[in-house]
Amino acid sequence: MTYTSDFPFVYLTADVVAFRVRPGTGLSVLVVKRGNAPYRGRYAFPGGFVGEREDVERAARRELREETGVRDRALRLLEIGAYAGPRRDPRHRTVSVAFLAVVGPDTTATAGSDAADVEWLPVAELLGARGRARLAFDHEEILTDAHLLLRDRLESTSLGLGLLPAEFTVAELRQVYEAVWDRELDPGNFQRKVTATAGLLRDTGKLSVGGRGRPAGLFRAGGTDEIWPPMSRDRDR
Amino acid sequence: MTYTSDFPFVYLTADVVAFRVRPGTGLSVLVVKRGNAPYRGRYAFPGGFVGEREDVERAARRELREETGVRDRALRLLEIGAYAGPRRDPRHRTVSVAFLAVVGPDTTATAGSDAADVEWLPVAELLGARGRARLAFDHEEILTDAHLLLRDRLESTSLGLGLLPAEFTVAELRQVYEAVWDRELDPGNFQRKVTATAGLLRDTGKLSVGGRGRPAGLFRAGGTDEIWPPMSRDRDR
DNA sequence: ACAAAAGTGTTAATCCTACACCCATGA
DNA sequence: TCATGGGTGTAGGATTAACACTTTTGT
Repeated sequence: MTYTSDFPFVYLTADVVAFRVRPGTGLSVLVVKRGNAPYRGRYAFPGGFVGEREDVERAARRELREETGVRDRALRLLEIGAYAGPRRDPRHRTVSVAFLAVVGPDTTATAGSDAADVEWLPVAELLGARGRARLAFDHEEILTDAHLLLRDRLESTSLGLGLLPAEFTVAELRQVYEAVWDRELDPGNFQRKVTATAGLLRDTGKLSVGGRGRPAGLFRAGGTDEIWPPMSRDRDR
Repeated sequence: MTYTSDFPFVYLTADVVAFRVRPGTGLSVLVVKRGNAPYRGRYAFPGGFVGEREDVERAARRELREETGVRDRALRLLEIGAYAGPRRDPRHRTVSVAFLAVVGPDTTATAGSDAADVEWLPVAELLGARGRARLAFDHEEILTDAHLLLRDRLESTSLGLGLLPAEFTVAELRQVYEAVWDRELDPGNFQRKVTATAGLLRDTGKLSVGGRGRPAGLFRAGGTDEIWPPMSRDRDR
C-alpha cells in the first residue's frame, strides 16, 4: 500500500548492539554483513523497521531473536540513543533507536532468512585503527556509544552478569570485567568486592569441576541490579 | 505539498526539557500550555517538527531559543532518549527525541508566536502526588527521565554550573545542588570539594557584595567538565 | 612436591562526614 | 556587640589498592 502525509516524515527502525564475551576472543559484537547497497559488504547491526503498531523495544527484541534465537523475556535492552541525522541513510531519512543487549557466551549467530552473513566480531577489531570503515551507516558511532555505555553500566549495575551462563565462578565474572574494561583486575580484591555486595550473587554451594588449581564456588545472579559502592572507580581507563 | 511512501512512516519531533533554579522557587522546568486538542489545557515541553534537512539537536536548540531567547552556542543539550510509543500521540505516530537543557536563573519565558502560555513550573509540582495529569502526552515520563538524568549528571560533571550566572559564589552553586537533589549539603565540605576539584572553578579574585555575613569569593566555570571523584555519592536520596 | 588458581588477611592511602572553629561583614 | 554566612582544621569512618599468605586441587 501507499501512505501519504502532509508533513515530512521519517522511517523508524530499531537496531540492536548485542555483546558477547568469550575466553579466547574477548568482547565481541553481533553484526550482519550487508548484501545490498548502500554500504554493500560492510557490517551493520541487526535492525529493521518498527511495525506500524509495534513498540520500538519490542522490535529490537524481535531483531535480536531473529539473529540469535535468544527469546529470554528477562533479557533487558538498554536504550543507547536515537540516531537521526538527516543524511545517515542515503535512501531516505531514517531514525534508528539503538539498544544495547548482553547475551551469554554460548549464544551463536543464526543466519537470517535473507541469507545474510551474521557474525560475532571483536570490538577491538571494529574500533581499532585497523578496523575503521568496516561498519555501515553511522554504526561506528553507535558502537562507540554502546561500548561506552556497557563499560559504564558495569561499574554500578549487575549488567555484566548477563554476559555469563546461569551459573558461573567469580573468576569468570572477573574475566568479563577484564574483557569489557580491557584491564586486569586484582583477583583477591574483586572476589571480596562482588561477594560483599549484598544481593549481587547467590552462592549455589556447588563447586566448579575441572580446571587447574583449587575449585571455585559456583554462583548465580542474586537479583539485585545495583552495585553500591560501584566497581572499579579508577581514572586510568 | 503531499509526501508519499511505500512504508509506514512516523513524524519526527524534538522536545526540550529546560531546567532553571531560583532561590525562591527551586528547580523549575519550562512548559507550554496547550491551546488545542489533544491535551488542551495541559502542559507540554517546547518542541516541534524537525525540518526536512535539519539535525535533531539543532531543532531542539531552535525550540529553546524560540521560547526563551537563549541562543548561547556553548549551551549543551543532553539527549534524554527517544520516545516512540505507537500511541503516544493520538493523531499520528510521532517519535520525539527529548533533550535536557540547563539555563541561568535570569532566563525568562517569552510567549511564542502562537501566543501560547509559556511558564516555568516547579518540578515538585509536576511530579508530586498533586501534580499528576498536568502534563500532556507522555511528558510526565519524559520529565521523570530528565530529572533523573539531571540529578545523575550533577554527580560527575559540571552540568550544574549551567544553572548559574557567569559569576557565582560557592554557596550559590551549593544551593543549585541542594535544589536539584532536594537535600541539604554541608557548606564546609561542599566548599572544599568544589574548590579542590582541579579545573572545575576559576577564582575571579573578586568578592560578592551585599548579603549578610562575610563576602564570598566569586568564581567562574573553569572549563573542566568532569568531577572526579564524583560529588555526593550517597545512597540516601 | 610443585604449579596454579581460589580465597582471606593485613596495611596504608584516599576520600568523605561531621562538626568545631575562626573570619569578615551588616545591622 | 551580635548574628550570619564564608571558609579552614581536624578526627574518625568507609572503601579501596597492593600484596602477602593460606587453601585446594591437578600434574
